[in-house]
Amino acid sequence: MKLRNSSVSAREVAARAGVSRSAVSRTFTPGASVSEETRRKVLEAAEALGYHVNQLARGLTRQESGIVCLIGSDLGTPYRANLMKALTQHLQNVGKVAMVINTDRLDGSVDLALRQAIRYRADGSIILSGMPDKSITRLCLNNGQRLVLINRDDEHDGPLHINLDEAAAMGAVLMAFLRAGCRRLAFANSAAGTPSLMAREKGFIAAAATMGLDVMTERHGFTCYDSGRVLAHRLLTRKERPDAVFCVTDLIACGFMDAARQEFGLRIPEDLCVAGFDDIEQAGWSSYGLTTFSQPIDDIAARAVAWLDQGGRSDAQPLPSFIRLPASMVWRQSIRKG
Amino acid sequence: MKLRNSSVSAREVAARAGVSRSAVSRTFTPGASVSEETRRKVLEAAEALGYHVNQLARGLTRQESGIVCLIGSDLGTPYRANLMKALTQHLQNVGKVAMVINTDRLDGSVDLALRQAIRYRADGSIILSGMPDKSITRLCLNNGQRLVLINRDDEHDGPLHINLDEAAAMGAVLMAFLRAGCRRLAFANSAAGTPSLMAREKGFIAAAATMGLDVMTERHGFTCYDSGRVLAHRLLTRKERPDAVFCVTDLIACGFMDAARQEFGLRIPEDLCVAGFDDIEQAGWSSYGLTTFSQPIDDIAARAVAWLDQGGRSDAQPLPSFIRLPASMVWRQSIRKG
DNA sequence: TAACCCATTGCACAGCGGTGCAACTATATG
DNA sequence: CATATAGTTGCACCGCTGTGCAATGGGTTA
Repeated sequence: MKLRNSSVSAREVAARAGVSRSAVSRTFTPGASVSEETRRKVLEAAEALGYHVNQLARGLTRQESGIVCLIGSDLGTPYRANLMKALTQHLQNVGKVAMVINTDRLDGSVDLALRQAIRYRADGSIILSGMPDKSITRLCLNNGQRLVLINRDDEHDGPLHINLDEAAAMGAVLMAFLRAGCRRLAFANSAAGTPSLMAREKGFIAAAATMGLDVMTERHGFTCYDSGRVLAHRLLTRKERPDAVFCVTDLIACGFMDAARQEFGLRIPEDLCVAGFDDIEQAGWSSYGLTTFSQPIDDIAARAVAWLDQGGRSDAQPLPSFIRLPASMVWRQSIRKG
Repeated sequence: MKLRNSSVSAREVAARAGVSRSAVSRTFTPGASVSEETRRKVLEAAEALGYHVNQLARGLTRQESGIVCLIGSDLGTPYRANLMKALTQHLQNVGKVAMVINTDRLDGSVDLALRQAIRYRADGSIILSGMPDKSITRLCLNNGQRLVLINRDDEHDGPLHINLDEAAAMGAVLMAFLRAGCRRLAFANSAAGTPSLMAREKGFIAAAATMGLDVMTERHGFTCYDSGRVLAHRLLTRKERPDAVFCVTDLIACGFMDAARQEFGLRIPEDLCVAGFDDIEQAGWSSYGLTTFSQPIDDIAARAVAWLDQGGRSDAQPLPSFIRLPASMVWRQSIRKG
């Protein structure tokens, strides 16, 4: 067994197998013409030498690197982490691989990340947070790179947009609150102001308006547990204390519930109905039993990957560029049944 | 502005700038010799055309792709997700980029993942779960790829091993239990049997033995919340009910606490002391207030990345290959103060 | 036996950027 | 003014693999 410090190339395999380098290349290219005999010799030599096709070189000649960039921040958050997990899984299923670009501390937000994606000639990028400039979007498309935007409502064409039907969800939760007899509605939002969070806020307020109801709205901090606690203080110390709160995110809902119970002595759902969004694992923990909306994470991932993968094949009819998926309500114990 | 469907190459930039392709290459190679005048012309042309160095090609000639593979399962789990987040961050700080390989459904465990890493000529791989065969480890080293194993206690040489001082932690928590007046000790483990989980079990039992105490031990299921509930049932229905439980993981501790309080009516810490490990975010939520051990995630990530990065420079003295970091105890309310 | 078809194979070039070497320019020194 | 020196620049080759094209060989059919 020949051991070198640098890696083995096709030439060495060819030499050992007594064939041309082309034969080696064809052996590892599905659909290429190689005789059974040659293939056997090549595979044998490759095995002996520990040969692995160099994807960097392969990506250079084919116009496909097999790399897809996942761009986002707050990757440690339950929802984001699960989305990432699903995406990596689905990408691997179609033979691609995920490259993660963390934008937490990147001032240039996603633009810097997308440049990185271009440098690695990624086949596509999936953007989980932040919004790229239009100019960068153009740049990506011109570089033959496909873009998927998840939960970033916006207008421009070219990328695939996957969004949830937030309006429908807000309508459903409002109905649930009303059936529970609640009339003093509140909405607890973070100050992040991302499109999907704002869509929920607007959707909830609009739904309430059709029933002639006002909504007490607060926005504070990041989209996290601690903000939920602060929001509880803000909303529950109001003169007219709400009897139903929609928390824009499960994480916020958990903080809200903890503060409501422990610092205001409220019982949930008897004194206060609460709902959240995302259906993170903790929502199902028995300390919370949070009624919430489940994001179809697996479906989102499957569609994103299918769309990116379809870019390779020319025989496919174009898939739609705007997808709106339903978020299904998960009933637990934080809203009284009417 | 010239827009092509495929990406811009250095040749085109050179043509537009009226210089040789070498000049373009040197402009983007730190430390290469280019006059200020030429550099300016090149940068101008590059900007106009939207040129980005092709990392695939660059990785081919230099022996460094800039890619580091993160290999692991259960990436949606709080601890893993945070570790991944820290690793991606630190990698980016030294100019590298993370490629994630999810081994959740890979039967060939990490071996398949490492082959993928080799195909992309990753500069190194960081393994978060599972154990690679020795043969694969050799293969990686022969391909000039460096390996980091996190919390996978084992013997063989070559890779960097980063482990926690589980024994010390178990000694500390035992002391805390004893000071709280507990004598009926229990250990709630998952059935995963990974090295670090088993090290905690052994460490706890050993520490108890030196004090002449037995430990009721149970193992069940995956390392998750639901297992914690099951373990609570197993341990709290025993004839001699424990008055202190160490849960091998915070996730298990959360499930255990919920079941203990809600199904057995126990007060924590009055009736039962509980401790966990990892210091996930939820441990700090006020429903739990779990006393636990904080994994130095940022330190782990920093060391792993420094070690991989150092592989590039020849001027550095070799860093150690075995690192054992302390897990520091985070006091909250789940253990009575003695 | 001659003509023809098909599978297989190797050559040579392409994809993109890094870099040693030699040539060239401009400046400094004697 | 001649020479030494340092800084730039371009050529040409390298890293590794994919693939069009032509050549080869074998088998089949008339």
